[in-house]
Amino acid sequence: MNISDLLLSNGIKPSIQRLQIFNFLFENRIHPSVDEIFISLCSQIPTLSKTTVYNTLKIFEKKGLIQTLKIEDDELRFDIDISDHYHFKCTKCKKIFDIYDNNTNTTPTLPHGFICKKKQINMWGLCKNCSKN
Amino acid sequence: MNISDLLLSNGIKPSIQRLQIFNFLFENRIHPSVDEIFISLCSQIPTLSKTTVYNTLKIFEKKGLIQTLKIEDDELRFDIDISDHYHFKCTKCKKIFDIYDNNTNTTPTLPHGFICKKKQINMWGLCKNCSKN
DNA sequence: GTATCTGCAAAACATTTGCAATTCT
DNA sequence: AGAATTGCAAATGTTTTGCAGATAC
Repeated sequence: MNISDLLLSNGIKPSIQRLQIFNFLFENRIHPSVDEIFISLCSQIPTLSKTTVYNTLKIFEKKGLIQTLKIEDDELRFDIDISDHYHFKCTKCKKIFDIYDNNTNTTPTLPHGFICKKKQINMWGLCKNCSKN
Repeated sequence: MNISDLLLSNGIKPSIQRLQIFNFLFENRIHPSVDEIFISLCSQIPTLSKTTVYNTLKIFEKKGLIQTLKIEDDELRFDIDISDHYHFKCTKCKKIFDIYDNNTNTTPTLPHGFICKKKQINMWGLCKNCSKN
C-alpha cells in the first residue's frame, strides 16, 4: 500500500504537503521536530508554512498514524513508529533512541477503575557511544 | 528535620521564598504548575515574582529534591515525591494521579552500554471517577 | 460552486535572560 | 562592604489562531 492510500484509508485527503510530511517521517526515523521537518521540506515545497506542518502532524496524531513525544524540554518530537516501544534521550549527544523490549512488562498495574489509553516511557542518560568516554 | 535544615543539608540557603515554595509542594501533592504555586503564595509573599518561582524550582530539581514532569502539553509540573512512581493523567478531569507499583518491573532492558539516569512513565486515560460515566 | 486545505501575520503563552534593587551576614 | 538572592521588564521561542487566498472535486 502506498502512502496516498494509507492516508485515504485513515480518512485523510492526501495533499502534496501531507504526503511529503508523512514520507519524511517514514524515511527519517529521527523523531524530528516541527522545525526539522519544515526545513527539510522547504526546498521541495517552497510555499510550505510551519502552520501546515503543525496542522498536518496534529491530524496524523489524531488519526493514530504517529505519536507526539514529550521527551524534549522545549519542543515537540514526532514518531511514526506507534508500536509499543520507549525512548531514551542521551543527555550528551542529544540523540533520541528507540528502545524495544518485549520481555519486560513495562505497564504499571493501575488501580481498579482506571483505563489507560496512552502510555509513554522516557529515559534519560548516556548512550553506548557517550558512556565510553 | 524541618524544611530549613533539609534545604541547608542540600546546600540551599533557606530564604523565605524557598521555604514557602518547598512547603507548598510538601503540603499540596497536586503536581502544581509554576502558576499555581505563584498564585497560592502571592498573598503570603506579596512581592513574590514568577522568576523566583522558576529559579527556586530549578535549584530544587538540580539538587534532587523534586522532579519536573513533562506530562502536560503546555506547562511544567512539579512533584516533591522523587520515589519510583508513575503518573496518570485523566484526560477528562485533568487530574494527575500518582501510581505506585512495586510488583511490575517497569524499567525496559536497555541495550548494552546505555546508562539510564532518569526515567519517567506517563499514562493518559480515564480515572476511576470519570470512567464510571 | 462549495467545501476543504494552505499559509501568512499576528497573538498567545510559558519560560529565560539581563540587570538593578534588595537582603543577609 | 560583599556575596547571594530577588524581582521587574524585556526577550525568546514554540505553538495557536484568524482569516484570506488557493486548491480540489
